[in-house]
Amino acid sequence: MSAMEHMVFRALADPTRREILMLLKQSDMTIAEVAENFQMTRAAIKKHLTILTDGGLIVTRVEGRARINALEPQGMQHVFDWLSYFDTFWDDRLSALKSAIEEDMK
Amino acid sequence: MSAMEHMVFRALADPTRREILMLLKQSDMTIAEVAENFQMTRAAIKKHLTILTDGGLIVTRVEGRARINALEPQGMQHVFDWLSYFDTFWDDRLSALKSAIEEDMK
DNA sequence: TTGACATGATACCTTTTGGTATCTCATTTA
DNA sequence: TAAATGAGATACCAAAAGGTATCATGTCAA
Repeated sequence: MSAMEHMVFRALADPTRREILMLLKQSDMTIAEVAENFQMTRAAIKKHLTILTDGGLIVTRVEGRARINALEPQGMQHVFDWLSYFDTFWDDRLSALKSAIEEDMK
Repeated sequence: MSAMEHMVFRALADPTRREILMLLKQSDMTIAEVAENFQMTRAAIKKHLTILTDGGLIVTRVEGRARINALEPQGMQHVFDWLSYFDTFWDDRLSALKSAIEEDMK
């Protein structure tokens, strides 16, 4: 049970953080821009962004005094790795995908 | 943001609960059997099992005085539903899966 | 340089969470 | 029936989580 695994599941546990990820999928944003979408202080949003960063789900780049937050494309890897243990039980979606790929390869 | 979505992500947030799921993948178990695998009281395990049930990840069937816990095959559906919003960021996972399948088919 | 602005950091508070201890209930089985 | 066993329920506690308020820091622009 890796530390990263723990951090990413923790990061996904909060509804606000999942919503932030959805927002960042649309476009990269500064903290202030993210905060505009919620009824809480910028400081609270900053905490959520830190946890998302710790979980490897987002990355931040600096442009002058702005810190721009963006999705980390590989961030979900630990989630997928863990979920893959349950392929035979739960992974209907991936199973379907797998079938489709096998079909493609014929 | 559905309630079930919240419950399932909450259920997955704890390392003990994720480990319980791994155990139950091997075989169905009573609470006492699950508890044997951890350094905590049966009551604590019971709480985790309740949260897993609330998240729709496991189901319990009664046999006499025993309550047998088992994985709920459809349990991860809400997780996959949510993750599907990030399809465009999934390329890596897809590639890995494709490689694995190709390996399998050799 | 000075003021405005975007962010970072810390202290503090309240609620939730993970855990134990303990008691009760239901079901076996001697 | 009596005793042992498996599990549920509740009260309680410490730690973690989510939030606010406040102050400090770095950067832009006049």
